[in-house]
Amino acid sequence: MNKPTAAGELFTELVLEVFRVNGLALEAGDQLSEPVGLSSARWQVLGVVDHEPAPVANVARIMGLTRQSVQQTADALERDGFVEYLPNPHHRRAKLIALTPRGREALRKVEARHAAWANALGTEVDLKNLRAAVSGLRQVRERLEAHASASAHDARTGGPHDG
Amino acid sequence: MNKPTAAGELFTELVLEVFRVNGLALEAGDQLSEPVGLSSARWQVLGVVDHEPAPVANVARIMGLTRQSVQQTADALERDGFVEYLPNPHHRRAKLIALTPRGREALRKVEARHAAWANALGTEVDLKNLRAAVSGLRQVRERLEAHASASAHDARTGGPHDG
DNA sequence: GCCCAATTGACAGTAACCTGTCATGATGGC
DNA sequence: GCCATCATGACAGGTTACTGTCAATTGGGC
Repeated sequence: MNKPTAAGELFTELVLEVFRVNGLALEAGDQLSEPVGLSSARWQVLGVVDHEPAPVANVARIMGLTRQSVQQTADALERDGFVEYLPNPHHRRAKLIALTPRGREALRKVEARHAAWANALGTEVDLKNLRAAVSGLRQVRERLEAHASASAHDARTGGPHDG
Repeated sequence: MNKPTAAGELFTELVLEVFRVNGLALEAGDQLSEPVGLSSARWQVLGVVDHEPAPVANVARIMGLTRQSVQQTADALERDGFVEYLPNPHHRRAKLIALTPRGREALRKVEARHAAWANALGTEVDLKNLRAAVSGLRQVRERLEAHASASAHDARTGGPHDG
């Protein structure tokens, strides 16, 4: 029959809450980065190559996105002068994404604005609740990841259906 | 100076965890709805008009999206025969999105699959942790919403900056 | 050294969101 | 009733993600 149980409904409620917070956080990220000419996506790429220059595919793996998405963002960042492609001594084709002075300055400004934002929000939420939310979410993520890889395995092997 | 505090870092960590869970939940939603020819976005629209037929702008408000996004999804759903546009007795231009028999059947199947999924996941996470995560997230969302509307107000009035 | 598989960047196309703009339709002040 | 205003659908265009495909490059097996 597959009627929702109490735990199932609570789980669904958590997911809906995650959707809302996700949207609000993205919006906040865009507002934090907009004044320096960035966006959430661009900011994240700059953050990855801040530590050390890296090729597109490398950045994509770190961010959990496809090469193609990161390529598009990186090309846009190059057009706007935030990054430049440096020759890669280890790979002729896979050029390195590197921050320009302008990119580094923009990143520093966004990080300062982000810190101020997170600090302000952090003080407005009870620390105990914050910790509980983080550890609860972590547990949920682990279960979701397990389910996702199980589904992927089923898809490969023709495993369990629920048709 | 704007250096991250402990609470600020914890808050940032929560947001990153939310991003990951959001991605996994969307992926799961697509997998739940894909077998009947739907996607997360389409499923959500069907869910709204299941209760009663409604015009595009109405659905958009309920979902927290723009009219234009919902219009695109609804047009696609109509092309694929999941919904039809009914004349609206109260408004000549704003036709009503209504489920077709095919749409209703697809929605029922997705809902059954969703319930099975949520029930299974719900039993795998400690109930106490689940509740803590939901209430913690709710509190965070409220603070984010307050900040967001404050920023919007600042933008309108030329209020506080932090440059 | 040579070939095959994997990796990489490039390019085309799609999905789902967004903003901006416009004409049509509804609504309330007068 | 008339007109300004607002709501609505439609259309154009942009962002950020995706999949699929291709040639160039790299690197391992032989």
